This record gives sequence, structure tokens and C-alpha cells, in this order.
Amino acid sequence: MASSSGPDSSRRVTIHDVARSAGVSRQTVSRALNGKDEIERSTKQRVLDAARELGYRPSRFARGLVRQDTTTIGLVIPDLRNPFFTEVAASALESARARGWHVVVYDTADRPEEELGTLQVIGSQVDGVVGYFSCAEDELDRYTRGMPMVLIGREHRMARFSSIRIDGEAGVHAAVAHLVARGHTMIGMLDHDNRAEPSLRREWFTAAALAHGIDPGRVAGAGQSADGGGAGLRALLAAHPEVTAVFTFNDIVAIGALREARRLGRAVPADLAVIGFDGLQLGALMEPPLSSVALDTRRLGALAVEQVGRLLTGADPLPPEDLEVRAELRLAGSA
Amino acid sequence: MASSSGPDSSRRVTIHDVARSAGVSRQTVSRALNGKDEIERSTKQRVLDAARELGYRPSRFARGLVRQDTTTIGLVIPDLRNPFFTEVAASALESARARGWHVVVYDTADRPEEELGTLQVIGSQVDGVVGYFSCAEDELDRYTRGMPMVLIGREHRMARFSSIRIDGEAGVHAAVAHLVARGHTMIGMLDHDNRAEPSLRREWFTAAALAHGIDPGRVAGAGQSADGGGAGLRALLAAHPEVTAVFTFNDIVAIGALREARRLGRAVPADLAVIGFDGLQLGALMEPPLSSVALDTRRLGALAVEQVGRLLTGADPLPPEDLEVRAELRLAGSA
DNA sequence: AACGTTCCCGTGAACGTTCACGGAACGGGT
DNA sequence: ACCCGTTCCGTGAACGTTCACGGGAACGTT
Repeated sequence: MASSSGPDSSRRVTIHDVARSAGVSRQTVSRALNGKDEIERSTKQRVLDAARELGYRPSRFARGLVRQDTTTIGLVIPDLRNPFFTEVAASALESARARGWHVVVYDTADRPEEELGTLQVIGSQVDGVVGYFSCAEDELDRYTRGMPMVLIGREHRMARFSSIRIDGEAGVHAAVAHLVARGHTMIGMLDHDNRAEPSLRREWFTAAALAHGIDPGRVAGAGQSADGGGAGLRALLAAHPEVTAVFTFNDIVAIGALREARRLGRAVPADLAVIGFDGLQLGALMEPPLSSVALDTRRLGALAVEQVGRLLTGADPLPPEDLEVRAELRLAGSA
Repeated sequence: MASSSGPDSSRRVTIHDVARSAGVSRQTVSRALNGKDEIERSTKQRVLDAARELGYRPSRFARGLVRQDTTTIGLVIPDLRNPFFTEVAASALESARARGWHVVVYDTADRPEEELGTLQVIGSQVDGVVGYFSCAEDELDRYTRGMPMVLIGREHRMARFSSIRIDGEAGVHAAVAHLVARGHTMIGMLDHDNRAEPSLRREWFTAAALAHGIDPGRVAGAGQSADGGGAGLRALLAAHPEVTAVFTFNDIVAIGALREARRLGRAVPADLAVIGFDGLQLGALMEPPLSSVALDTRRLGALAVEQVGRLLTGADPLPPEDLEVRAELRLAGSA
């Protein structure tokens, strides 16, 4: 019913159509639309009207082909509903926007098998990738075909990739030291449960505990959710009833532990001290507020974007020792 | 130092370069890279090797220009760190992925003045837009130039746009009814504070209160954060000490109120009942768990994507009465 | 009257890829 | 010897835009 004067229906409206309709050339249309100079006021208006009338929208592909400016990076996140990844994503978005880059976000729905498929799709759609990946590096390499990529929160073995390392060693040490100073000697940990090898955080905990002459063996696995944390705490206390303080793999688990402790009638921090890992903003909302070995998620995202930018432009990439965010103990009410 | 045999340095590696290097034609290279059929095994391998050697990556623009398949939509969010928007974003991502679409996310950092700039940038980069916008419709229209757009959580006046309406009338009514049934008669509300007109949710509350013969005037403003909710509750109780139950603009504010209540020594729900709005997953982590007039954020995002898809493909768009998400009371411990 | 300026506007070419075609080489059947 | 089918590969053209250039008209200057 609209006054589409063109005879054929489904073809895309191009700059030619607008030009013909306004009685000018392509170039003049381009000038009008892009606010260029060499064009008369009345002509410009006529072109603009014609464009609006025809419902013309420039093709981003054609434009991108000729002007090499727009850069787009892909951000791959296991689960956007997980507050930790949300914070990282938000900060990555922030730095990308500051550079005028576009970010297309992919959520792998926590299924590692989605990673490769995502990578395949992403590969032909973005200039570089930043994100969390759990699969093997050579497998990643096979699917990226030489695309700049920055891994977050993971060690890299191959020179092929950059990665942002998370150094929580000192922070975890400080956490254990703090608990010891408060008189705790029976300190447990809730670790990640569905990963084959023990986590780095577990290793840090073990080292810190040993350094204080504490048995590092009081560990239980926990699913990566609040409910998982609750269940994990029950399991831990069942196996080691003597535990009076607990360090957790991350804040989500800690929050679940906090809630479970209350249900078990153990006051926090009096009967049970809890320290998490990540330093989520969310932790501050808890009662008592969660103590945590906090890392600067803002810096995490920003660093990753910075590095992928360097890889992209060919500038010299940051050396591994700079690609590191240090976690430090942030005390609140829970310990 | 890499064996880049080409003499000139900065030019992009194209399919021609690979073809020349492998001693074949463009088309053969294309076949090898896209896994097409009519190519010999050994030739394919030779091409693949050459491509890898040269660091060739196809141009997404050139490819997109000729194959009209990839569609990308823009998702505009005020603040990704806000759990509510995160949930909506996650669900939008989910539906988009199911359709094989790409989503580029823009965070306007809660500054309405960023909206138009974002829209301008976005306009030439995506096929359609879904998101939250606070500025006037004719202003939006001016910047979108006819791009399909779906507004979330907002009424639309112009026929130009689609929007997903949030119907909380029945849910809020149920919330008030529940409080009344529990014996509450002095029910307050913490409303959005930095918006000119009173919110829709406030209107629903007023109507529901009046329907139960309750004074709807016990209202205080609250900033959109947990701290804002705490401050709001203090203000509300200062002005109306008789209040025994409170309904809040959203869950974030409710959570702040919950925390503040505990600090004030008022037990929840015994001394003070709290009901929020949104139904965030986060609410379940609180102690006591938050009651809320919950809306299905998953459906919210999915609907928006569905509709923008229809606008995009020219299929008949959903009628306004289907573009609606009903909020319903979900009771937990806090009321 | 010839010439230089300024202001508009249009014409080929280029960006890098895929599609639709055509064609060479090879092998096997009659 | 001829034809036909299969397998593999290459050649124009097209996608829709912008860039670099060139050119005409109008106006003023010498």
C-alpha cells in the first residue's frame, strides 16, 4: 500500500535508486547522506527526501568494503547471567566503546562444545576475539585461522595466543593469613568441582595453608552456583565438622555458603568465617557483606581489549608480565 | 622476520594473493576455504597451506556484500551491570543465537544523551535494533532513518515503532491483596526518583491500594541502586513511621530496603514486609528471599528479538496485544 | 575577450568476495 | 574413432558503496 513506485518488489533499494529518483548521480547522493561539502542545499534536501521516501538504508557491507575503518571485536562469554562474566563483559564493552569499536557478544551457554562452533561463526565476522575458552589451544588455533585472540583468566602455552593472567597468589595468602590472625586453624575450601585437574586457586590455597602450618586437605567440590555453594558447604562440614572458616573458589559459591551457614544456624563470621574470590559488587549486598579476594574486573576487561587492539593494529603487544591482574584481599563482614 | 614473500608490506592479503601463491584461481581458493565440492584433495590442501602461510583472512564485508545472509541486530542497554538488564540481554542473546543472528551490544552507561549517538553509530552497522530508550520518539525516528526498531518496557505512541509492553497491573494488585490479607493496612512504596512523571508502577500501586481502601500516599523516591533503596526506606519510614509493608519500584531497590531494614532492627517480614518488582534471580539469594512481582525476562528478550525479526523479514509483525509480558506475584520469604 | 576561481556535479575505478557459466582433461563405453 | 559423462578448474560479472578525478557553469578580474 505504500507508494513504492518501483515495479519490482523484493530487490534492495540501492544508492542508484535514490539517485535516479532524485535525478542526480550516485556520488551526489553519497555526498548528501554523509554530510559532505560540495553540494547545494536544495539538492541535498531533495536527495534526503527521496532517500526517506524510498526507505533507503546504505549497505554496511558495501560501505565497509571501501572505507576500511570500522573494527568489530567478538566477546565470548560462558554465561552472561553469571555476575562475574557480566562485570567483565561490561568493562570490555566500556573500553571498546571508548575506542569506537563495535562488540558482538556471544554466550556459549556454559557448554564448552559450543565454543568451537561459535569460533567458527565468529571468525568470519569480527576482526579479533576476546573471551573465555576452556578447550585446548591447538583446537582453538584450528578454528581461528590466525585471528587475533586474547584469552582471559587462563594460562597460555602456545605463543599463538595472548592471555590475561589472574594472579591471586598473594591475595589468597593474605586471606589465609587474615583467618589465621583471627584465630582460625581449621580452614576449609570449596573448590570448583567439575574440572579434571585441581584449580589454580586451590593450589594457591594449599601453598598458603602450608605456609601457615595448616592442613590444606579440608576441601570439598562445589557446583558453580549459589545452590552448589550451599551443597558444597554441607558436604564440607559433614566431612570436616571442625572447620571454622572457609575459602571458596568464587563469590557465587561463597554466597551460597553464606546462605547455607545461616540455615544451619551458624553465625557468620562468629561461627564460620567466609572468604570468596572475585570481588563481585554483588558481595556487598549480602548480609554480612562478603569478604573476598577481589580482582579488578574493570581492568581485566580493559586489558583484554587493549591487547587485542594492539594485535589488531600491529603495534607491539603488551608483554606477558603486563597482562596480569592481581587479586587482593578485600575485607568486609563475613570474615 | 616472518617469511612474508610479498614485497609491499601493509596491504591487505586478499584471495588473489593466495591464488597466486598457490598457483590457482580465486574461485579455487574460495572453494577450498568454504569446503565446496569441485576441488581435488591435494589442490585444496595446497591452497589451505598457502592461505595459512600468508595469514589470509577473508573480508567479512566483501563476503557479506555478495551473500546476503548474515543478519546482525543491535542491542542497546542502559547498564549491563544492572542485573535486570543483564537478564534481558542474556535472553535476547539466546533467541538471536537460535536464529543464527549476531548481536552487537551497546551500553549507554545510563546516560540518555548517549542514546542518540549510539543510535547514529549503530544505524549503519546493524539490520535492526532492540533495546531500552528513554528519549522522545520523534528524536529516535530522526536518528534511525527507517531502521526496524523494537522498544522494550515502554509504551509507544508513534506507529513507527514496536514496543514490548510490561503489564504489571494484575501482579501489583495481587501483591497489595497479599499484603492486605496478611493484615497490613499501612503500605508504602519506594518509587523511581529521577523521572519527571510518576511511574506506571506507581499508578498500578495507587489503583490497587485504592481498591483495597488503603491510602496510596505513603511514597518516597529512591535511587536505582541498593544504596538508593536503603536511603529511600529510611526516608519513607521517617515520613511515615506507621508503615509495615513496602512495595518497591524494582528488586534492586527492594534489596537495598531489605538490607536497611535489617540494620534498623526491623525483622522481615514480621516487622516489615517487602515486595519488589522484576523477579530477578538475584532475589532468591537474599535472606529472606525476596518476594516480587516477577516478569519473565526470558520471554521479554525473546519477544523483542522475535518482533524485530518479523520487521526485518517483512513478515507480518505481531500485534500490540501479543507484545506484552505480564508480571505476576511470586512469593518468597520477604512478604 | 581571455583567463582564473569557485561552486556543483558526474564518470570510471576500486574495494574483495561469490555466483553462474564455460571449458579442458581424462576415462570408458559403443 | 567417436561420443559422453565426470571431475576439476578458470573467467567475467555482480554485489553497493566511496574515492580520485575531471568538467561544465557562473562569476569576477585583467
